[in-house]
Amino acid sequence: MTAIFDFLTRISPLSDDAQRVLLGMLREESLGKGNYFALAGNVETQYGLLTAGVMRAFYRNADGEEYNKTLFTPVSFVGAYASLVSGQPNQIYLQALTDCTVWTAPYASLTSNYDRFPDLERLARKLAERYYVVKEQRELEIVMLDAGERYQLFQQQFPTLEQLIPQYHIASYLGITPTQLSRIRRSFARND
Amino acid sequence: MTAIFDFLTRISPLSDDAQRVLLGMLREESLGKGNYFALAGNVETQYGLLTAGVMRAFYRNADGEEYNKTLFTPVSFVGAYASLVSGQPNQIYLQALTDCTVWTAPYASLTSNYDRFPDLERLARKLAERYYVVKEQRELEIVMLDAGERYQLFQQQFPTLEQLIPQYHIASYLGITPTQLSRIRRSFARND
DNA sequence: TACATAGGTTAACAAATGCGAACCGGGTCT
DNA sequence: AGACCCGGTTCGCATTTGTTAACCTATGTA
Repeated sequence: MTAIFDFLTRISPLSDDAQRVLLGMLREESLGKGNYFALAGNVETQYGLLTAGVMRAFYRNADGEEYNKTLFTPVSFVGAYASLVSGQPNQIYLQALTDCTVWTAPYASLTSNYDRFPDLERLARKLAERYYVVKEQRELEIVMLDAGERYQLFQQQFPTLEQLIPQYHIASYLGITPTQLSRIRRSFARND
Repeated sequence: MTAIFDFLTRISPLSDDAQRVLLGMLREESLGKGNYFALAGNVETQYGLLTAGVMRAFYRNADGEEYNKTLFTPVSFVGAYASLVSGQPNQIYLQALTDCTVWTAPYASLTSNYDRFPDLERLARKLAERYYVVKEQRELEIVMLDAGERYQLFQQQFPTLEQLIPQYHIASYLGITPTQLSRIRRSFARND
């Protein structure tokens, strides 16, 4: 719980009043391994803060092919962010890869307090800006790095995850097949 | 000029006061074809609104390989956005592909008015959220679509650009070589 | 114990794309 | 006209990655 406000106020300071209001919105939820926090097709209304476990955000196309857009470890915002801010139907599935704890709140409760608490809207602004910066960085990595380099970057960014989740989820995060990831791992095992 | 405020207030309404302040910051600039609006390495301070011409945002790695991250047509925000909001050194070049008109302002002048004008900060929030949504969409397109599909999408999104800028800029935007784009164009010319 | 299942690796082949070089047509400059 | 140059196309070949299928191991279950 304090971890959440540590996480938030490190992004942007919040008045005690704003913190109280925010606290009033949040509800603790357990999300069992394999269960979904958001589904494609819906207009999502809930956002959350992951405090324990691992989740993935993934896209699935008409042929059923999946792409793991993001992997989440605590403390992270989780939610169908694009759908929440745009009001458009959600395209992204959010799924627990291990048993998870998520503090959730209705997104509308957040936005409806922007007028009363400018510091809350400031937090939302800074958060959106950070989201953008992270996405831009990810775009550059996808386009400019080859799969082996992306794999090494993944290992740096998520040192614990490689043992925690199946290889095929990592492969999907890297934008390659499990076959190709296996080849990459073998080539590194030989040379390093 | 009115086009700018049309563009802005369509994103989020602005009070007359806020519009006046914003207007006071903006300065019209001509940017000749080939010239740069932002360079990698600097911490950028200026943002801009493109009102005429075509620009590109591109990344260049250590080997000199380039990737056209974004193509801009009027009216668009242009600026080293990630650098501006994060304060980190800029990674992205911004270059005029045709003669351009850009209305520029110091980013700090904008942020320093957020306290006085919450509607300005709201605009900034909504803008950041939109930026994120667009970037997420682009990420999905890059990962889930093959180069031919991305080319068709480009044609839909920028119906005029194919005649206006060289093919190799389009290829770079699509993440492929001019050679491959040429093959794709030929294959479409045969079958459609 | 025997069986089934899931995840990971490997092999053989196919498809997509990059790379280097050649070629070509339309401008432009002298 | 002649000599460039730039951008686009094309060719042949190499590389990367996907696809399909087989196989192996660990784990769970009847």
